[in-house]
Amino acid sequence: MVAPPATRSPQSGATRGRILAAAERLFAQHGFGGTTMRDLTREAGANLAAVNYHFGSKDGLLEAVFRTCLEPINRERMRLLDEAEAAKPGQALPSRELLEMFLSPAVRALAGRHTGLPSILSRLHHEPHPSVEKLILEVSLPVVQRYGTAMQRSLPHLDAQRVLLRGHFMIGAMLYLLGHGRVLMQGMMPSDARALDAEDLLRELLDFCEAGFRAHG
Amino acid sequence: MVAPPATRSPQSGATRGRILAAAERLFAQHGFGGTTMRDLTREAGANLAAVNYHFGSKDGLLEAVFRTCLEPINRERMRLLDEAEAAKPGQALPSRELLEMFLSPAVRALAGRHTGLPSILSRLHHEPHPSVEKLILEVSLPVVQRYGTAMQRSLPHLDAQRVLLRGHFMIGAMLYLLGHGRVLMQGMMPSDARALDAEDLLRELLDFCEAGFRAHG
DNA sequence: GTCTATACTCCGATAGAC
DNA sequence: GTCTATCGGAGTATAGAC
Repeated sequence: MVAPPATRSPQSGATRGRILAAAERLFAQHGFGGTTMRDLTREAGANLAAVNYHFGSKDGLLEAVFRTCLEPINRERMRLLDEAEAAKPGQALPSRELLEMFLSPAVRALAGRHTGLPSILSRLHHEPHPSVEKLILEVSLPVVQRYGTAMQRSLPHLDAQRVLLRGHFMIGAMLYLLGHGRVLMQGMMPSDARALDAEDLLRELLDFCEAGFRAHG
Repeated sequence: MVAPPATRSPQSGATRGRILAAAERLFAQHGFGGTTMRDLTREAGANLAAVNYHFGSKDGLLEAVFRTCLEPINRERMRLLDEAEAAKPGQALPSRELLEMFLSPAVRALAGRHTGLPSILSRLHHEPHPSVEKLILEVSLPVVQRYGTAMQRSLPHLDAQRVLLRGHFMIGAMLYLLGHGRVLMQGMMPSDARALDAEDLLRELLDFCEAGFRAHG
């Protein structure tokens, strides 16, 4: 499959964009398996075969949706770390700050325009889909490694393996918050509980993970 | 559908059992969507229609597999809490002890005979499948509420909402460890890292979550 | 009550006309 | 780039054999 050029052409890329938007919405709402290409293309105002033309397959569409979800978040994580390290060259950054830089771009996506993306992010991280596994490693490994290095400098008493382990506990907690765990939790909340927005959830998650990372193992 | 009785009958329950075992293995290995009923029944040495007869549908089979996975774990959690509360009636139990009673039955399942079950547990918690959502609430809500009450008595400075929130962070970390996160993590480990068994992982998870719960919010 | 053979509907994928 | 037609394979339903 050749990606259509971004330049002029009859309805240049419009169909592709509409399919992507519809997929983002429907995958988040009904899951990947629960969304049929017939429903999806009807919603996008496109022909059934258009998905295969633009994305190669239904899996290819999933990959494209996942990329548009994860890549901006990881770019922002890299940018924040670049800035912070440039501001204090050679110094170890506080673990709280590192955690906030890593977590905030994802958690704040809960409040953004594409509220379905966090749910997709969460689901795909738990699906042993072979192509998605490769994709996650490709997109996230550099970010995880850079934050891992920074975190180890911040908490030098922890060995590298333990930093990675705790990083994954943090990622698990984050993903569950972004995805279905949030829904399940709401079903368990006392009815008089105060509603929590994305900033509240971020602060709570930071408190939990910062303490977890600081634990003396 | 009426569940076949456990008593005598030609090949009493044998087919049902073989299907359940095959599903447990294949769902964990290829995921739910990646497992076809034709492959599954071939592996189980049963006819294609046997799944529908014994479980009503593929979803019904998933629900049965999920139950055989989660219910023993939750029974064990309840038993441990019953015992601990009976041993020290009226007293608040240490948060570390509560966390260990909640987490150990699930994490130790990693080392058990049915090593596919943890992965299924993890995946289903992130799938917005409507019938699974009901199922999780039905099976887990009593456990979550009892541990939540006990945890609040153990950490009285935390309000109920915060206990529930941190409980879900813990569950997210646990599920990610049980499921695909473990696989992804291994792909990121330095090659000279020491191999971690289930007991190691449990201890690490406990250290992280105990500190997270104790954080002063 | 258990299990099988088989038919049915709908899905994702593709070839080829436009 | 888009559409129609069609294919193989998926899950499902049921009639009937044992």
